[in-house]
Amino acid sequence: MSAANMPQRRMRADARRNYERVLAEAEVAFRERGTEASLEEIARRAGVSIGTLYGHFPTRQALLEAMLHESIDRLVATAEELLTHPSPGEALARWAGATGAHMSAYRGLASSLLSSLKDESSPLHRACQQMTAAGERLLDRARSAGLVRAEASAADMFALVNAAAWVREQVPAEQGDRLLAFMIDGLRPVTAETRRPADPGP
Amino acid sequence: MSAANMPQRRMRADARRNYERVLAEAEVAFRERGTEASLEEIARRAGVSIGTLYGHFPTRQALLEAMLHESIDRLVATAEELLTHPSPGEALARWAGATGAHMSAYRGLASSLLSSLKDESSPLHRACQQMTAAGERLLDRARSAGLVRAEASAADMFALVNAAAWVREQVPAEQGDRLLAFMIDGLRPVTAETRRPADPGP
DNA sequence: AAATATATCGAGGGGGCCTCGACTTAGCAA
DNA sequence: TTGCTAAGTCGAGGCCCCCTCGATATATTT
Repeated sequence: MSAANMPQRRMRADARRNYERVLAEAEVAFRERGTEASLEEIARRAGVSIGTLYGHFPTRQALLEAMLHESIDRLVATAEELLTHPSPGEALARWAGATGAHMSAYRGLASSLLSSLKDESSPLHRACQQMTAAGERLLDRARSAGLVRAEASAADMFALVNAAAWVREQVPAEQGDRLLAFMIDGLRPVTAETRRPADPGP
Repeated sequence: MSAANMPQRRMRADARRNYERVLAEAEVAFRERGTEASLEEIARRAGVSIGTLYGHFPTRQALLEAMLHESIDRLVATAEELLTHPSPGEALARWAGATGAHMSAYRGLASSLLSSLKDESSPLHRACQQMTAAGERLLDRARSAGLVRAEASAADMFALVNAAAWVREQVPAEQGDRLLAFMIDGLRPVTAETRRPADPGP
């Protein structure tokens, strides 16, 4: 991860100031109103014209990406640390919980992220890949410990965490926690005595 | 269910015709563009003014509800039939599959439905309740067979199916199926040998 | 201080949501 | 048939949003 996102060549002082202001207001707006918050309002609150906002962030996703950058780095670092946790299962669940909680702080984010995983042109694509990769190592460790079935991929894990975050957006927190736990449990191998409820019919 | 939705007192012929036209175009538009499709375009395609559309369907949700009515009745009937299926587990999975598949035919529908479950003023509320109730009987039967853990409620089941439908909207069908299966598997009781991966940390 | 690359600005074209008063017409009754 | 009137239809207009682009301003460099 090179510093490929902050300005290549130093920005003019006023530009830098405006960039930061917009970013700060975006964080507030996205948190309060979700990822569909009005960009015109963000510009207004930042005391900047709509044209200036677009000058710095050509698309909504670019703005989102810039806003999430730090926190995603932090999540990836957390995953790294959890690799040394004594219980592979708990490490996995902890990471899923932390990730889901972060995502569901911004209504609509899970949706943007999941769809960016397979869209290489999206500014969010890198972020998704990093998160998937971070999850993969935890997942593999849990699988080695016999806690995860063979056919569950890192992409599956990412999708499940996104789904959990999505569901959390519209359900009481307590239920949201329970549902995430169910989903992670669903990754367990199937044993002889606890047969799967069934295969979906044709 | 009573015929509580079709006109109380007979509609005028032209009104009836327009009502049907709008409904037909809405079905197409929602299927192609998702539940956020433009109402003005639906009116245009139906050859009706925007005012007329609003006359018949005061809100987007009312239009959605009218459009979904039949198919939801069909789903509920399917659940009824599945109650006599020899395998409670397979019955549950089949119903989840059918429901999820239907929902994911309209991008954004899962979102509308899940949020209508707890919003009594929504025109979709009744539909959600019916579906939850239908699922509950199948869930209880599976639980009696030891296939579902005690703490999983019908609302949980409904939320999971919605989450699966949501995920299916943005992921290859094959992966979508797998993820739904994982989620339903996550409802199984936890056995001694297959410990849950873990509890989410604080 | 002048030159110039950088930034900012905001009107304007395109769309969507929804309302409401003016207008039409289906269907009934005389 | 012919009116009459309740029921239905229309669409301009107010408000908001997205995004672009030429005109304008200013930070930095020489």
